[in-house]
Amino acid sequence: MGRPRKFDETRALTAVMHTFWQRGYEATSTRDLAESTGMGLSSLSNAFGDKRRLYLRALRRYYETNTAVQTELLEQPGPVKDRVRNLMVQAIDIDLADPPSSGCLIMNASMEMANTDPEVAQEVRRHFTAVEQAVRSALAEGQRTGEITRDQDAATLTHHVLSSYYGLRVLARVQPDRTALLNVVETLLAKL
Amino acid sequence: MGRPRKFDETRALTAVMHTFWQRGYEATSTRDLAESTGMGLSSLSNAFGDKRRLYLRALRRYYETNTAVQTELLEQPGPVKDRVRNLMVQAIDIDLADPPSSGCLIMNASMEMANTDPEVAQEVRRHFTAVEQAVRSALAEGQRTGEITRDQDAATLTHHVLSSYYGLRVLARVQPDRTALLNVVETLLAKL
DNA sequence: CGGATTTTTGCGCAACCGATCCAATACGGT
DNA sequence: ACCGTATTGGATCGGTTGCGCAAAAATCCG
Repeated sequence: MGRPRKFDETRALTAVMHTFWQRGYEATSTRDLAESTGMGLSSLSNAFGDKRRLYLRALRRYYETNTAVQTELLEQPGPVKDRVRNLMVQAIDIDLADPPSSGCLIMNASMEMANTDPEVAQEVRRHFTAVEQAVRSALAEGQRTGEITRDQDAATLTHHVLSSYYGLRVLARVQPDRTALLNVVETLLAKL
Repeated sequence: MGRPRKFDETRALTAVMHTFWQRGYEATSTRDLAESTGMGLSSLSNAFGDKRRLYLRALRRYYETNTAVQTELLEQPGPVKDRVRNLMVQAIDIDLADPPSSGCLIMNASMEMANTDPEVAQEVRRHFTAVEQAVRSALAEGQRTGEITRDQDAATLTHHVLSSYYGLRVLARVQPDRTALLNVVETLLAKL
């Protein structure tokens, strides 16, 4: 059955994810990936394929971990507005962390690659639709209980929340003003 | 006075801007820039400096043209909500154009470079603060005339609009659904 | 017309890129 | 113990990268 692997597959993928996350796709060399995983070049390509395939695996890994955290926050019990607040505050915490993070890997990927690489675009969409569905079902639940306004239907309200959410993360990259960002969250919630 | 230049400086910078816009910084080679401008490699570096300096000039060029269009839209006469709508609809038109555009160069730059290159970060901030100031003075004017709600102060309202605006452009890259995006705009305006 | 100055042109360099090849290695099965 | 098999480390491939050098070309000035 061959020589046993010296590395843990998910651990390696996590390292790869963080490297791509921090530097982006083009700025990351295969040697960077070898160094961050502690693996050799041939072990990497033997286990996961070429650089692009490795990037797709990293995006999938992000989806399975970080995206999952976001959707789970929206599925918690309790007031819907609290869940949305938790989602956005958690994003602020990540984006303003010290040492400074690189925002959201999927947003970075959508800017750098999604318009040129269809497979990346598909992987990016996987994340966006997952978050969208979680937001929508949370808002719909809030509308049933009367906590959320019924001025607009759930779909429209969802897009409204999503635009504020992703825009918040754009602003966080440029103006790391925590109180201002928290203000955005409360302003949004007050109008739901 | 030396040999006369064969190229138009702003025309060359515009070509450089479009190339960086389309492919991003890392994925653009100096040869790509030479081809898109019709200039030689040494002419480029002689006139503008190295690749990174050229990128900064391209960002500045974007600021002077595309950013200016956005701020001017907000300084037009007439109802403030119409101006904000024009701003956002114009962004939707750009992001959903055919052939598909690459969104907003400054947003791309902020994702790819702003967290590693301080000079790029500064150039990016120049754009964001210009748009922010234009939005703020428009909203403040609307609050004076009573067109815009006074539930929140102008600064808070500005950040709210900005987050929706930039989030809209993120969504536009992933889900090019024009009616959904227009819905976001109207939902936002209805709550101002 | 010739010297000074600036741009253009063409070529080349050292470094790096992604990807692959190959021998050495470490296991399970027989 | 031996063989098949999968992984490992290291070397290396052709190609591309950003950048620079030197000579030619085109203008102005005296």
